[in-house]
Amino acid sequence: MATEPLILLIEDEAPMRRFLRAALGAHPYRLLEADTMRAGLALAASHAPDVILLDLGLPDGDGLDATSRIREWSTTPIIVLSARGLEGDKVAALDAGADDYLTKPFSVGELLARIRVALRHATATGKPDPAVVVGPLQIDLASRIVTVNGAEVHLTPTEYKLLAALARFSGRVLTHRQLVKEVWGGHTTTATQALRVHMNQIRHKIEANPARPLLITTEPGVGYRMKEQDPDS
Amino acid sequence: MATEPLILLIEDEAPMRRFLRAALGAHPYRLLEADTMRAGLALAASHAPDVILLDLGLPDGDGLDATSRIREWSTTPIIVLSARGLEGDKVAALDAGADDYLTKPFSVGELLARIRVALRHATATGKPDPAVVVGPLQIDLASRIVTVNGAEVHLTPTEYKLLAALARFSGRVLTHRQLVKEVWGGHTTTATQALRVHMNQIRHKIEANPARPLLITTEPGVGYRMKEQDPDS
DNA sequence: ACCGGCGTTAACGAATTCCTAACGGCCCGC
DNA sequence: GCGGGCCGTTAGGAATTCGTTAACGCCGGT
Repeated sequence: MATEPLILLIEDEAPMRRFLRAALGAHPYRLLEADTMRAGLALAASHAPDVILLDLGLPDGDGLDATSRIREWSTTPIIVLSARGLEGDKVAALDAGADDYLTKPFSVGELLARIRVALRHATATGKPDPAVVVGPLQIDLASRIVTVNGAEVHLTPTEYKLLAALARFSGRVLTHRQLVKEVWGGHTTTATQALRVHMNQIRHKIEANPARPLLITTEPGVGYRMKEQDPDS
Repeated sequence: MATEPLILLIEDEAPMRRFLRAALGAHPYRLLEADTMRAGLALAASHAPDVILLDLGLPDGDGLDATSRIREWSTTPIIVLSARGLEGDKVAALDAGADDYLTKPFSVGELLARIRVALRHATATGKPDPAVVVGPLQIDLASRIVTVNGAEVHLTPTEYKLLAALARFSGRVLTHRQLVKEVWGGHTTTATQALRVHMNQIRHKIEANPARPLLITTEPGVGYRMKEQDPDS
Protein backbone atom coordinates (compact mmCIF):
# COMPACT_ATOMS: atom_id res chain seq x y z
CA MET A 1 0.00 0.00 0.00
CA ALA A 2 2.36 2.63 -1.22
CA THR A 3 -0.20 5.41 -1.43
CA GLU A 4 -3.75 5.74 -0.18
CA PRO A 5 -5.74 2.52 -0.03
CA LEU A 6 -7.66 1.74 -3.18
CA ILE A 7 -11.31 0.86 -2.76
CA LEU A 8 -13.35 -0.78 -5.49
CA LEU A 9 -17.08 -0.09 -5.38
CA ILE A 10 -19.32 -2.40 -7.38
CA GLU A 11 -22.82 -0.93 -7.27
CA ASP A 12 -25.41 -0.31 -9.95
CA GLU A 13 -27.57 2.39 -8.34
CA ALA A 14 -26.20 5.82 -9.13
CA PRO A 15 -27.56 7.54 -5.99
CA MET A 16 -25.89 5.00 -3.76
CA ARG A 17 -22.66 5.40 -5.66
CA ARG A 18 -22.85 9.16 -5.26
CA PHE A 19 -23.58 8.78 -1.58
CA LEU A 20 -20.62 6.51 -0.99
CA ARG A 21 -18.38 8.62 -3.14
CA ALA A 22 -19.13 11.56 -0.91
CA ALA A 23 -18.65 9.54 2.25
CA LEU A 24 -15.35 8.06 1.18
CA GLY A 25 -14.14 11.27 -0.39
CA ALA A 26 -13.67 12.86 2.99
CA HIS A 27 -11.06 10.23 3.79
CA PRO A 28 -7.71 9.37 2.31
CA TYR A 29 -8.99 6.70 -0.05
CA ARG A 30 -8.78 6.33 -3.75
CA LEU A 31 -12.04 5.11 -5.25
CA LEU A 32 -12.76 2.90 -8.22
CA GLU A 33 -16.32 2.41 -9.41
CA ALA A 34 -18.11 -0.20 -11.46
CA ASP A 35 -21.81 -0.41 -12.19
CA THR A 36 -21.90 -3.98 -13.43
CA MET A 37 -20.59 -7.24 -12.09
CA ARG A 38 -18.66 -7.80 -15.27
CA ALA A 39 -16.85 -4.48 -15.05
CA GLY A 40 -16.27 -5.00 -11.36
CA LEU A 41 -14.54 -8.32 -11.87
CA ALA A 42 -12.38 -6.81 -14.59
CA LEU A 43 -11.35 -3.89 -12.39
CA ALA A 44 -10.66 -6.18 -9.46
CA ALA A 45 -8.27 -8.18 -11.61
CA SER A 46 -6.58 -5.22 -13.29
CA HIS A 47 -6.21 -2.78 -10.39
CA ALA A 48 -5.78 -5.10 -7.38
CA PRO A 49 -7.79 -2.96 -4.94
CA ASP A 50 -7.24 -3.15 -1.21
CA VAL A 51 -10.93 -3.50 -0.39
CA ILE A 52 -13.96 -4.39 -2.48
CA LEU A 53 -17.42 -3.07 -1.65
CA LEU A 54 -19.88 -5.32 -3.41
CA ASP A 55 -23.57 -4.75 -3.84
CA LEU A 56 -25.40 -8.03 -4.10
CA GLY A 57 -28.13 -8.36 -6.67
CA LEU A 58 -26.70 -6.48 -9.57
CA PRO A 59 -28.70 -6.91 -12.74
CA ASP A 60 -26.03 -8.68 -14.72
CA GLY A 61 -24.82 -11.36 -12.37
CA ASP A 62 -25.01 -13.19 -9.11
CA GLY A 63 -23.09 -11.58 -6.30
CA LEU A 64 -22.32 -14.86 -4.62
CA ASP A 65 -20.88 -16.21 -7.79
CA ALA A 66 -18.76 -13.10 -8.19
CA THR A 67 -17.47 -13.51 -4.65
CA SER A 68 -16.45 -17.09 -5.27
CA ARG A 69 -14.83 -16.14 -8.54
CA ILE A 70 -12.73 -13.45 -6.89
CA ARG A 71 -11.80 -15.80 -4.07
CA GLU A 72 -10.33 -18.23 -6.55
CA TRP A 73 -7.33 -16.01 -7.05
CA SER A 74 -7.46 -13.18 -4.55
CA THR A 75 -7.74 -12.66 -0.81
CA THR A 76 -8.77 -9.03 -1.06
CA PRO A 77 -11.32 -8.23 1.65
CA ILE A 78 -14.87 -8.13 0.31
CA ILE A 79 -17.54 -6.19 2.17
CA VAL A 80 -21.02 -6.96 0.92
CA LEU A 81 -23.63 -4.24 0.87
CA SER A 82 -27.13 -5.58 0.44
CA ALA A 83 -30.71 -4.54 0.84
CA ARG A 84 -31.59 -8.07 1.88
CA GLY A 85 -31.04 -8.78 5.54
CA LEU A 86 -32.22 -12.36 5.84
CA GLU A 87 -30.00 -14.75 7.71
CA GLY A 88 -29.77 -17.05 4.72
CA ASP A 89 -28.44 -14.29 2.50
CA LYS A 90 -25.80 -13.30 4.99
CA VAL A 91 -24.63 -16.83 5.62
CA ALA A 92 -24.46 -17.60 1.92
CA ALA A 93 -22.41 -14.49 1.18
CA LEU A 94 -20.03 -14.97 4.09
CA ASP A 95 -19.50 -18.62 3.26
CA ALA A 96 -18.92 -17.75 -0.37
CA GLY A 97 -15.89 -15.79 0.72
CA ALA A 98 -17.13 -12.38 1.80
CA ASP A 99 -15.49 -10.88 4.87
CA ASP A 100 -18.33 -8.71 6.07
CA TYR A 101 -21.98 -8.03 5.36
CA LEU A 102 -23.81 -4.77 5.84
CA THR A 103 -27.55 -4.43 5.40
CA LYS A 104 -28.89 -1.27 3.81
CA PRO A 105 -29.53 1.19 5.14
CA PHE A 106 -26.29 1.29 7.07
CA SER A 107 -24.57 4.12 8.80
CA VAL A 108 -21.57 5.68 7.15
CA GLY A 109 -19.54 5.58 10.30
CA GLU A 110 -19.99 1.86 10.66
CA LEU A 111 -19.06 1.25 7.06
CA LEU A 112 -15.90 3.31 7.46
CA ALA A 113 -15.02 1.44 10.62
CA ARG A 114 -15.50 -1.90 8.92
CA ILE A 115 -13.38 -0.72 6.01
CA ARG A 116 -10.66 0.12 8.51
CA VAL A 117 -10.95 -3.40 9.93
CA ALA A 118 -10.62 -4.85 6.45
CA LEU A 119 -7.57 -2.73 5.70
CA ARG A 120 -6.07 -3.76 9.02
CA HIS A 121 -6.45 -7.39 8.01
CA ALA A 122 -4.97 -6.76 4.59
CA THR A 123 -1.84 -5.16 6.00
CA ALA A 124 -1.52 -7.76 8.74
CA THR A 125 -1.74 -10.56 6.25
CA GLY A 126 0.92 -8.85 4.23
CA LYS A 127 0.71 -8.88 0.49
CA PRO A 128 0.35 -12.58 -0.21
CA ASP A 129 2.07 -13.42 -3.44
CA PRO A 130 -0.47 -14.69 -5.87
CA ALA A 131 2.05 -17.19 -7.18
CA VAL A 132 2.92 -20.49 -5.61
CA VAL A 133 6.37 -21.79 -6.48
CA VAL A 134 7.40 -25.34 -5.76
CA GLY A 135 10.63 -26.35 -7.40
CA PRO A 136 10.19 -26.20 -11.16
CA LEU A 137 6.45 -25.74 -10.75
CA GLN A 138 4.91 -22.30 -10.69
CA ILE A 139 1.22 -21.60 -10.21
CA ASP A 140 -0.11 -18.09 -10.75
CA LEU A 141 -3.51 -18.07 -9.06
CA ALA A 142 -4.34 -14.62 -10.42
CA SER A 143 -3.75 -15.27 -14.09
CA ARG A 144 -4.54 -18.98 -13.81
CA ILE A 145 -1.32 -19.92 -15.54
CA VAL A 146 0.78 -22.95 -14.63
CA THR A 147 4.35 -23.31 -15.80
CA VAL A 148 6.98 -26.01 -15.39
CA ASN A 149 10.55 -24.91 -15.94
CA GLY A 150 9.19 -21.78 -17.53
CA ALA A 151 7.08 -23.63 -20.07
CA GLU A 152 3.36 -23.09 -19.82
CA VAL A 153 1.27 -26.16 -19.16
CA HIS A 154 -2.31 -26.53 -20.24
CA LEU A 155 -4.67 -27.83 -17.59
CA THR A 156 -8.35 -28.63 -17.89
CA PRO A 157 -10.73 -26.84 -15.50
CA THR A 158 -10.96 -29.65 -12.98
CA GLU A 159 -7.28 -30.36 -13.18
CA TYR A 160 -6.59 -26.73 -12.40
CA LYS A 161 -9.03 -26.66 -9.51
CA LEU A 162 -7.40 -29.73 -8.07
CA LEU A 163 -3.93 -28.32 -8.43
CA ALA A 164 -4.97 -24.93 -7.06
CA ALA A 165 -6.53 -26.52 -4.02
CA LEU A 166 -3.35 -28.44 -3.32
CA ALA A 167 -1.28 -25.33 -3.91
CA ARG A 168 -3.28 -23.21 -1.49
CA PHE A 169 -2.51 -25.72 1.24
CA SER A 170 0.91 -26.67 -0.01
CA GLY A 171 2.86 -28.60 2.57
CA ARG A 172 -0.12 -30.12 4.28
CA VAL A 173 -2.17 -33.14 3.52
CA LEU A 174 -5.57 -32.74 1.96
CA THR A 175 -7.88 -35.67 2.56
CA HIS A 176 -9.93 -37.20 -0.18
CA ARG A 177 -13.06 -35.64 1.20
CA GLN A 178 -11.51 -32.19 1.36
CA LEU A 179 -10.30 -32.35 -2.21
CA VAL A 180 -13.62 -33.55 -3.54
CA LYS A 181 -15.31 -30.74 -1.68
CA GLU A 182 -12.88 -28.15 -3.04
CA VAL A 183 -13.19 -29.29 -6.62
CA TRP A 184 -16.77 -30.41 -7.00
CA GLY A 185 -18.50 -28.50 -4.23
CA GLY A 186 -20.59 -29.55 -1.30
CA HIS A 187 -22.65 -32.28 -2.90
CA THR A 188 -20.40 -35.26 -3.09
CA THR A 189 -21.42 -38.49 -4.70
CA THR A 190 -18.69 -41.06 -4.95
CA ALA A 191 -16.04 -39.24 -6.92
CA THR A 192 -13.05 -40.56 -5.05
CA GLN A 193 -12.14 -42.56 -8.12
CA ALA A 194 -12.17 -39.61 -10.47
CA LEU A 195 -9.66 -38.02 -8.14
CA ARG A 196 -7.08 -40.64 -8.97
CA VAL A 197 -7.62 -40.29 -12.69
CA HIS A 198 -7.21 -36.53 -12.63
CA MET A 199 -4.23 -36.76 -10.35
CA ASN A 200 -2.65 -39.14 -12.79
CA GLN A 201 -3.16 -36.70 -15.63
CA ILE A 202 -1.82 -33.80 -13.60
CA ARG A 203 1.25 -35.77 -12.73
CA HIS A 204 1.90 -36.55 -16.37
CA LYS A 205 1.79 -32.84 -17.08
CA ILE A 206 3.88 -31.43 -14.24
CA GLU A 207 6.09 -34.21 -12.92
CA ALA A 208 9.45 -34.99 -14.50
CA ASN A 209 8.88 -38.66 -13.74
CA PRO A 210 5.16 -39.34 -13.29
CA ALA A 211 5.86 -42.77 -11.88
CA ARG A 212 7.84 -41.26 -9.00
CA PRO A 213 6.05 -38.06 -8.12
CA LEU A 214 8.02 -35.44 -6.24
CA LEU A 215 5.74 -32.43 -6.32
CA ILE A 216 2.50 -34.12 -5.35
CA THR A 217 2.93 -37.11 -3.11
CA THR A 218 0.19 -39.48 -2.10
CA GLU A 219 -0.47 -40.21 1.54
CA PRO A 220 -1.83 -43.74 1.41
CA GLY A 221 -5.24 -44.06 2.96
CA VAL A 222 -5.49 -40.34 3.58
CA GLY A 223 -5.13 -38.13 0.54
CA TYR A 224 -2.57 -36.09 -1.35
CA ARG A 225 -0.04 -33.42 -0.47
CA MET A 226 1.86 -30.88 -2.50
CA LYS A 227 5.43 -30.22 -1.49
CA GLU A 228 6.04 -27.20 0.71
CA GLN A 229 6.20 -23.93 -1.16
CA ASP A 230 9.65 -22.50 -1.75
CA PRO A 231 10.53 -19.93 0.93
CA ASP A 232 11.82 -17.31 -1.48
CA SER A 233 10.05 -15.77 -4.49
CA MET B 1 -5.15 -25.55 14.62
CA ALA B 2 -4.23 -29.05 15.47
CA THR B 3 -7.69 -30.15 16.54
CA GLU B 4 -11.05 -28.45 16.54
CA PRO B 5 -10.94 -24.66 16.75
CA LEU B 6 -11.02 -23.30 20.27
CA ILE B 7 -13.55 -20.57 20.96
CA LEU B 8 -13.41 -18.39 24.04
CA LEU B 9 -16.73 -16.98 25.17
CA ILE B 10 -16.63 -14.03 27.56
CA GLU B 11 -20.18 -13.37 28.72
CA ASP B 12 -21.70 -12.78 32.12
CA GLU B 13 -25.32 -13.70 31.54
CA ALA B 14 -25.85 -17.40 32.16
CA PRO B 15 -28.83 -17.79 29.80
CA MET B 16 -26.86 -16.35 26.91
CA ARG B 17 -23.95 -18.60 27.72
CA ARG B 18 -26.23 -21.61 27.77
CA PHE B 19 -27.74 -20.52 24.48
CA LEU B 20 -24.39 -20.15 22.77
CA ARG B 21 -23.09 -23.34 24.29
CA ALA B 22 -25.97 -25.19 22.71
CA ALA B 23 -25.50 -23.43 19.38
CA LEU B 24 -21.77 -24.09 19.23
CA GLY B 25 -22.04 -27.57 20.63
CA ALA B 26 -23.60 -28.86 17.44
CA HIS B 27 -20.41 -27.95 15.58
CA PRO B 28 -16.85 -29.15 15.80
CA TYR B 29 -15.67 -26.46 18.17
CA ARG B 30 -14.14 -26.61 21.59
CA LEU B 31 -15.61 -24.02 23.91
CA LEU B 32 -14.05 -22.08 26.74
CA GLU B 33 -16.22 -19.90 28.96
CA ALA B 34 -15.57 -16.96 31.23
CA ASP B 35 -18.13 -14.89 33.08
CA THR B 36 -15.88 -11.98 33.96
CA MET B 37 -13.53 -9.81 31.98
CA ARG B 38 -10.75 -10.69 34.33
CA ALA B 39 -11.18 -14.43 33.83
CA GLY B 40 -11.60 -13.92 30.11
CA LEU B 41 -8.30 -12.13 29.74
CA ALA B 42 -6.58 -14.81 31.74
CA LEU B 43 -8.03 -17.58 29.61
CA ALA B 44 -7.17 -15.73 26.42
CA ALA B 45 -3.57 -15.57 27.52
CA SER B 46 -3.30 -19.11 28.80
CA HIS B 47 -5.23 -21.04 26.18
CA ALA B 48 -4.58 -19.04 22.99
CA PRO B 49 -8.07 -19.49 21.53
CA ASP B 50 -8.69 -19.25 17.81
CA VAL B 51 -11.66 -16.90 18.19
CA ILE B 52 -12.89 -14.74 21.04
CA LEU B 53 -16.58 -13.93 21.48
CA LEU B 54 -16.74 -10.90 23.72
CA ASP B 55 -19.80 -9.44 25.37
CA LEU B 56 -19.39 -5.73 25.93
CA GLY B 57 -20.56 -4.29 29.19
CA LEU B 58 -19.53 -6.91 31.64
CA PRO B 59 -19.87 -5.80 35.22
CA ASP B 60 -16.20 -5.94 36.10
CA GLY B 61 -14.57 -4.14 33.24
CA ASP B 62 -14.79 -2.18 30.06
CA GLY B 63 -15.03 -4.26 26.91
CA LEU B 64 -13.21 -1.71 24.82
CA ASP B 65 -10.35 -1.69 27.24
CA ALA B 66 -10.22 -5.47 27.19
CA THR B 67 -10.11 -5.46 23.41
CA SER B 68 -7.17 -3.07 23.37
CA ARG B 69 -5.39 -5.08 26.00
CA ILE B 70 -5.72 -8.28 24.02
CA ARG B 71 -4.58 -6.51 20.88
CA GLU B 72 -1.36 -5.54 22.57
CA TRP B 73 -0.08 -9.06 22.29
CA SER B 74 -2.46 -11.07 20.14
CA THR B 75 -4.15 -10.91 16.77
CA THR B 76 -6.78 -13.46 17.65
CA PRO B 77 -10.06 -12.52 15.95
CA ILE B 78 -12.48 -10.84 18.35
CA ILE B 79 -16.20 -10.86 17.63
CA VAL B 80 -18.12 -8.47 19.84
CA LEU B 81 -21.60 -9.36 20.98
CA SER B 82 -23.48 -6.40 22.36
CA ALA B 83 -26.98 -5.31 23.22
CA ARG B 84 -26.12 -1.77 22.19
CA GLY B 85 -26.47 -1.11 18.50
CA LEU B 86 -25.56 2.53 18.24
CA GLU B 87 -23.14 3.53 15.57
CA GLY B 88 -20.78 5.06 18.09
CA ASP B 89 -20.50 1.81 20.02
CA LYS B 90 -19.76 -0.20 16.92
CA VAL B 91 -17.15 2.21 15.63
CA ALA B 92 -15.45 2.40 18.99
CA ALA B 93 -15.28 -1.38 19.33
CA LEU B 94 -14.07 -1.97 15.80
CA ASP B 95 -11.45 0.74 16.08
CA ALA B 96 -10.32 -0.64 19.41
CA GLY B 97 -9.32 -3.82 17.61
CA ALA B 98 -12.45 -5.91 17.30
CA ASP B 99 -12.92 -7.74 14.01
CA ASP B 100 -16.68 -7.92 13.98
CA TYR B 101 -19.67 -6.61 15.86
CA LEU B 102 -23.01 -8.33 16.30
CA THR B 103 -25.99 -6.65 17.91
CA LYS B 104 -28.23 -8.72 20.16
CA PRO B 105 -30.47 -10.32 19.34
CA PHE B 106 -28.60 -11.94 16.51
CA SER B 107 -29.31 -15.11 14.59
CA VAL B 108 -27.27 -18.18 15.34
CA GLY B 109 -26.64 -18.87 11.70
CA GLU B 110 -25.09 -15.47 11.18
CA LEU B 111 -22.89 -15.81 14.23
CA LEU B 112 -21.66 -19.18 13.04
CA ALA B 113 -20.97 -17.78 9.59
CA ARG B 114 -19.00 -14.89 11.04
CA ILE B 115 -17.05 -17.29 13.21
CA ARG B 116 -16.15 -19.20 10.08
CA VAL B 117 -14.97 -15.95 8.51
CA ALA B 118 -12.81 -15.23 11.52
CA LEU B 119 -11.33 -18.71 11.45
CA ARG B 120 -10.63 -18.33 7.76
CA HIS B 121 -8.65 -15.19 8.51
CA ALA B 122 -6.74 -16.89 11.26
CA THR B 123 -5.60 -19.72 9.03
CA ALA B 124 -4.71 -17.29 6.24
CA THR B 125 -2.08 -15.58 8.37
CA GLY B 126 0.44 -18.21 7.47
CA LYS B 127 2.31 -18.95 10.63
CA PRO B 128 4.22 -22.17 11.17
CA ASP B 129 2.09 -25.02 12.35
CA PRO B 130 2.21 -25.88 16.02
CA ALA B 131 4.05 -29.12 16.52
CA VAL B 132 4.47 -31.58 19.33
CA VAL B 133 8.19 -31.91 19.99
CA VAL B 134 9.60 -34.71 22.11
CA GLY B 135 13.34 -34.94 21.88
CA PRO B 136 14.28 -35.80 18.31
CA LEU B 137 10.67 -36.52 17.46
CA GLN B 138 8.48 -33.86 15.94
CA ILE B 139 4.81 -34.29 15.09
CA ASP B 140 3.00 -31.68 13.04
CA LEU B 141 -0.66 -32.46 13.61
CA ALA B 142 -1.86 -29.92 11.07
CA SER B 143 0.15 -31.05 8.08
CA ARG B 144 0.38 -34.64 9.25
CA ILE B 145 4.15 -34.79 9.02
CA VAL B 146 6.37 -36.70 11.44
CA THR B 147 10.10 -36.13 11.53
CA VAL B 148 12.92 -37.66 13.55
CA ASN B 149 16.11 -35.62 13.70
CA GLY B 150 14.72 -33.56 10.85
CA ALA B 151 14.21 -36.55 8.57
CA GLU B 152 10.66 -37.21 7.51
CA VAL B 153 9.20 -40.53 8.54
CA HIS B 154 6.44 -42.27 6.67
CA LEU B 155 3.64 -43.67 8.78
CA THR B 156 0.64 -45.70 7.73
CA PRO B 157 -2.80 -44.35 8.64
CA THR B 158 -3.25 -46.42 11.77
CA GLU B 159 0.30 -45.87 12.85
CA TYR B 160 -0.21 -42.15 12.53
CA LYS B 161 -3.52 -42.21 14.36
CA LEU B 162 -1.90 -44.11 17.17
CA LEU B 163 1.05 -41.76 17.39
CA ALA B 164 -1.16 -38.69 17.17
CA ALA B 165 -3.34 -39.94 19.99
CA LEU B 166 -0.31 -40.47 22.17
CA ALA B 167 1.07 -37.07 21.20
CA ARG B 168 -2.12 -35.25 22.07
CA PHE B 169 -1.90 -36.67 25.57
CA SER B 170 1.87 -36.66 25.78
CA GLY B 171 3.09 -37.23 29.31
CA ARG B 172 -0.04 -39.06 30.34
CA VAL B 173 -0.79 -42.73 30.20
CA LEU B 174 -3.33 -43.93 27.69
CA THR B 175 -4.95 -47.25 28.51
CA HIS B 176 -5.39 -49.96 25.98
CA ARG B 177 -9.07 -49.28 25.76
CA GLN B 178 -8.56 -45.56 25.19
CA LEU B 179 -6.07 -46.13 22.42
CA VAL B 180 -8.24 -48.66 20.66
CA LYS B 181 -11.12 -46.23 20.84
CA GLU B 182 -9.02 -43.37 19.47
CA VAL B 183 -7.70 -45.36 16.56
CA TRP B 184 -10.50 -47.64 15.54
CA GLY B 185 -13.52 -45.83 16.91
CA GLY B 186 -16.22 -46.88 19.29
CA HIS B 187 -17.01 -50.32 17.91
CA THR B 188 -14.11 -52.47 18.87
CA THR B 189 -13.88 -56.22 18.88
CA THR B 190 -10.66 -57.53 20.32
CA ALA B 191 -7.84 -55.50 18.82
CA THR B 192 -5.58 -55.22 21.81
CA GLN B 193 -3.07 -57.42 20.03
CA ALA B 194 -2.96 -55.30 16.91
CA LEU B 195 -1.97 -52.46 19.19
CA ARG B 196 1.29 -54.18 20.07
CA VAL B 197 2.06 -54.89 16.44
CA HIS B 198 1.57 -51.31 15.38
CA MET B 199 3.44 -50.00 18.37
CA ASN B 200 6.32 -52.19 17.34
CA GLN B 201 6.26 -50.74 13.83
CA ILE B 202 6.15 -47.21 15.17
CA ARG B 203 9.04 -47.82 17.48
CA HIS B 204 11.14 -49.16 14.66
CA LYS B 205 10.46 -45.98 12.77
CA ILE B 206 10.97 -43.36 15.45
CA GLU B 207 13.10 -44.86 18.20
CA ALA B 208 16.89 -44.86 17.99
CA ASN B 209 16.93 -48.23 19.74
CA PRO B 210 13.57 -49.96 19.28
CA ALA B 211 14.43 -52.58 21.86
CA ARG B 212 14.83 -49.89 24.51
CA PRO B 213 12.15 -47.33 23.77
CA LEU B 214 12.62 -43.84 25.17
CA LEU B 215 9.91 -41.84 23.45
CA ILE B 216 7.01 -44.22 23.96
CA THR B 217 7.24 -46.30 27.09
CA THR B 218 4.92 -49.14 27.98
CA GLU B 219 3.11 -49.17 31.28
CA PRO B 220 2.74 -52.89 32.01
CA GLY B 221 -0.84 -53.93 32.47
CA VAL B 222 -2.15 -50.45 31.69
CA GLY B 223 -1.15 -49.02 28.35
CA TYR B 224 1.39 -46.74 26.73
CA ARG B 225 2.71 -43.27 27.38
CA MET B 226 4.60 -40.80 25.27
CA LYS B 227 7.31 -38.78 26.96
CA GLU B 228 6.37 -35.30 28.08
CA GLN B 229 6.48 -32.69 25.36
CA ASP B 230 9.49 -30.39 25.35
CA PRO B 231 8.74 -27.13 27.15
CA ASP B 232 10.01 -24.83 24.41
CA SER B 233 8.77 -24.33 20.84
C1' DA C 1 -23.55 -34.09 -38.45
C1' DC C 2 -18.69 -34.73 -37.41
C1' DC C 3 -14.93 -34.03 -34.37
C1' DG C 4 -12.02 -33.09 -30.48
C1' DG C 5 -11.64 -31.90 -25.66
C1' DC C 6 -13.27 -33.14 -21.26
C1' DG C 7 -15.18 -35.69 -17.24
C1' DT C 8 -16.61 -39.92 -15.46
C1' DT C 9 -16.87 -44.87 -14.79
C1' DA C 10 -15.16 -49.60 -15.13
C1' DA C 11 -11.61 -52.96 -14.87
C1' DC C 12 -7.33 -55.00 -13.53
C1' DG C 13 -2.58 -55.48 -12.02
C1' DA C 14 0.39 -53.84 -8.48
C1' DA C 15 1.56 -51.96 -4.27
C1' DT C 16 0.47 -51.06 0.36
C1' DT C 17 -1.61 -51.88 4.61
C1' DC C 18 -3.85 -54.57 8.28
C1' DC C 19 -4.89 -58.22 11.13
C1' DT C 20 -4.26 -62.83 12.99
C1' DA C 21 -1.36 -66.34 14.47
C1' DA C 22 2.63 -68.27 16.35
C1' DC C 23 6.75 -68.12 19.11
C1' DG C 24 10.08 -66.65 22.58
C1' DG C 25 11.36 -63.71 26.48
C1' DC C 26 10.30 -61.50 30.83
C1' DC C 27 8.22 -61.00 35.31
C1' DC C 28 5.62 -62.63 39.16
C1' DG C 29 3.12 -65.73 42.20
C1' DC C 30 3.09 -70.31 43.83
C1' DG D 1 11.63 -74.47 39.64
C1' DC D 2 7.41 -73.91 37.25
C1' DG D 3 3.34 -72.16 35.04
C1' DG D 4 0.62 -68.34 33.49
C1' DG D 5 -0.03 -63.86 32.05
C1' DC D 6 1.84 -59.88 29.45
C1' DC D 7 4.67 -58.09 25.96
C1' DG D 8 7.66 -57.85 21.81
C1' DT D 9 8.70 -59.74 17.40
C1' DT D 10 8.15 -61.85 13.00
C1' DA D 11 5.77 -63.74 9.14
C1' DG D 12 2.12 -64.52 5.82
C1' DG D 13 -2.20 -64.05 3.63
C1' DA D 14 -6.45 -61.27 3.22
C1' DA D 15 -8.33 -56.88 2.29
C1' DT D 16 -8.01 -52.36 0.93
C1' DT D 17 -6.15 -48.78 -1.84
C1' DC D 18 -3.67 -46.85 -5.78
C1' DG D 19 -2.18 -46.20 -10.52
C1' DT D 20 -3.15 -46.88 -15.15
C1' DT D 21 -5.56 -47.65 -19.32
C1' DA D 22 -9.57 -47.92 -22.05
C1' DA D 23 -14.16 -46.88 -23.13
C1' DC D 24 -18.41 -44.18 -22.97
C1' DG D 25 -21.25 -40.03 -22.86
C1' DC D 26 -21.52 -35.08 -23.01
C1' DC D 27 -20.88 -30.65 -24.99
C1' DG D 28 -19.26 -26.82 -27.95
C1' DG D 29 -17.24 -25.54 -32.17
C1' DT D 30 -16.58 -26.17 -37.17
